[in-house]
Amino acid sequence: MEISIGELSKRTGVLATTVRYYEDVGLMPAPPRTAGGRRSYGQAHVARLAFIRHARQLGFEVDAIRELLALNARPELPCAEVDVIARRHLAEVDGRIERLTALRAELSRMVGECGHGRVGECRVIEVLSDHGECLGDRH
Amino acid sequence: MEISIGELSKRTGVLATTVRYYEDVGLMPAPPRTAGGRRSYGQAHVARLAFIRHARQLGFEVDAIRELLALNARPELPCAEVDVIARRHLAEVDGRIERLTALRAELSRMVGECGHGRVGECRVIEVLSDHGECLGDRH
DNA sequence: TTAATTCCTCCAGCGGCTGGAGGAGCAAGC
DNA sequence: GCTTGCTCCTCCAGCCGCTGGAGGAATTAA
Repeated sequence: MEISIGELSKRTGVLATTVRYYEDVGLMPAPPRTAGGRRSYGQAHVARLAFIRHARQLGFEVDAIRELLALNARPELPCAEVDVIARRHLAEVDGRIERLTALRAELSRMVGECGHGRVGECRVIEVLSDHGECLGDRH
Repeated sequence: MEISIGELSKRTGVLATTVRYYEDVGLMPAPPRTAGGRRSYGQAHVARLAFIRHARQLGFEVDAIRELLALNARPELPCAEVDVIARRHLAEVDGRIERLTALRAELSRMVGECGHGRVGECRVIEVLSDHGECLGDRH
């Protein structure tokens, strides 16, 4: 099975430019080339790229993915480290949700108080002008 | 009241480098300079920068803030446009929370299924390798 | 053979800053 | 008046994770 970068792109849903970028940053290995100098991929590349794509979709950073790929290549190791990376990311996502939820409450209150009059009396503008108007000071 | 960029930074909590950046991108006006060529700010600058900072903390994009600032300068206009910008942003935040929450569920399931054995049998790695393992296909 | 398509490399740009280099201004102490 | 140390100046590069364009070479289809 010898696949062009375009075909690899089609099978994984990752843009060809992005595949080359992954090669640059060391997520994908430099594949063999055809006589004409074009990248030629095999089944292992498809699997690896699918792994990367999925991890990215789940929000893992490139550095974390590099670690996960390294661990994936050593199936005999205990998976404690995998667990650490995933839990760290989960905590990070939790934090993001929390911050966004607090922010959403503030925004929603602001919008709800807008009396649809003139800008000069608009609560949205007032709240933005004065941080003291906010419920939470976390942001 | 004549204030240096450092003092402005202290009063608003915005880094001096960031203030200069805001000037570059047109959020802050170019202030008058001292004889020695240093930026000199007044009360209006402090208020404007506080407004910008607060809007950024609430997640508004720089483009949206530019619009909000322009509207703020025209208090006689109806505030419908302010409302549109704020509601648009609220919807955007809602979308982000929704996506993150779905992602969190997937991550949490993954982590929960990890049997703390070897990498070769780790569910986290398996799920990452095979998108079919996921509950939602939204990501 | 020619035309269309795909691929190549290199480089720049997105957003929203942040930091460093290398230099000049300025306030306070001696 | 001079030095020391701080702040400020401009310019430029880098962060993350891509994305797209220019200009050219290779491949494929008609």
